[in-house]
Amino acid sequence: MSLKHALLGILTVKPMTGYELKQFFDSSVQHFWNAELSQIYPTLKTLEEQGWVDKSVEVQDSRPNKKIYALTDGGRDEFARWVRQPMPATDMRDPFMIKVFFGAELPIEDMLILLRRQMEEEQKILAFSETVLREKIRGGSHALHSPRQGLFWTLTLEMANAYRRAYIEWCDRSMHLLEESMLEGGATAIEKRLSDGEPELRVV
Amino acid sequence: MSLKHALLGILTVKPMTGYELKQFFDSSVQHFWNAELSQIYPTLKTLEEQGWVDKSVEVQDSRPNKKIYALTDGGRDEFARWVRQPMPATDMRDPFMIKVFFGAELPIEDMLILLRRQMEEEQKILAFSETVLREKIRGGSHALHSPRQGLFWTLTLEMANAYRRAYIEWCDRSMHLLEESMLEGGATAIEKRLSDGEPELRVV
DNA sequence: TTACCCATGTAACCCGTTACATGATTTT
DNA sequence: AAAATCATGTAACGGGTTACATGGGTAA
Repeated sequence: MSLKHALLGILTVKPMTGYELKQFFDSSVQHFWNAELSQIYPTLKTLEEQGWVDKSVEVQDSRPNKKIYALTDGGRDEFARWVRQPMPATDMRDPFMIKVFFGAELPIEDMLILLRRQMEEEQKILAFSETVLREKIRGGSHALHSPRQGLFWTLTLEMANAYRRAYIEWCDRSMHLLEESMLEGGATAIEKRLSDGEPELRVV
Repeated sequence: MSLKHALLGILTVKPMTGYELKQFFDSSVQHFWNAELSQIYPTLKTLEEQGWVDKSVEVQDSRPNKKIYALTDGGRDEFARWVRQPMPATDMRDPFMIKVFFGAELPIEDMLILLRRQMEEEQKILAFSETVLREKIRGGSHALHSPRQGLFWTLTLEMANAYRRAYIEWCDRSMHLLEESMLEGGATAIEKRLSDGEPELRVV
């Protein structure tokens, strides 16, 4: 479970309530991670049981009491241990690729429509992070507690954007290839070009 | 659940047992999807209950009987419907990015080690699909039942590779940036360059 | 003789989302 | 008057992985 460690990580910034942790997620890492309150609250409880966070209660009237969670030394150690530990590469899991894989089951025109739609979805998301999110970082949001952290935040944003860009380019290229295959009346020529090692196919 | 539809898709090729479906996964789509037998068997049962597949039994001695599943007309329709239906863009969910996001919590040297390891993991996977998988497609594996299908298979492979390449490039670039920040003694200059819109940052 | 292939499954558990429940305060 | 914010949670369900259970046949 990475959520545990994501929470520990956020708590290195400062002690927070579950509600505030959710806000932190939404305002800073939502481009590569997300969590619902219904998942955060129980996780905080297990974190407390493991001794990685301490809970203190701030009494409120006319509202549920605030439960503020702070990292313990053990929690800080656990996070440091986890961060350093290498992990296997994330494997891709994209249901859209199932549709593409069985693309031969439908007319090329329909496949082109699918690809265009998917590309537009990706473009919307990319446009969002190119503008709104970048501004947030540049403006130095509350989530930042040091300039160095801003650099790492930017790197994660860059990764998300690199992914979207690769996706969009792939959609574009696939659409062109399919259009060509309609004109040429067969997939053989394209297949040959793809597997013969065009520049795009080299290992970086 | 996309597994249901992935199974329906595979069964368009020919009727198969659960065991054979697993082999199909392993030999053709494992670069973007996977499924365990313990998940496939119950799913086949629900598929049968929904009337999307028909089961026939091939009796065997000294081995559990084979249960061969074949698409019904309803199943074929359902798959065709599902394929055409647009879907929201998959959101990225990468625990490694949590580590990067909190990279300021550890010495830059340690972060560089992490990035290098992660890059090497990605390179291994990329090298694998650049060789083994490509050969499989070129050689026309048993999973292929038409040349056109080979084209779409290739496209999914290209997507997976594009993703890995983007990841590797990002690791490389991030490492360079961090090294620079060590020399310059501060992250400000780099941050400025990142957010001022270098060529790499344009929307494609 | 060790290990992998064939061939079926069940059970427990983990992670995550959606829906449900409560209810005052503030903004539009 | 309606909607969003603050603040806590529980319950049900969906999807996936790991472990467990069985057991003959075949290749290293």
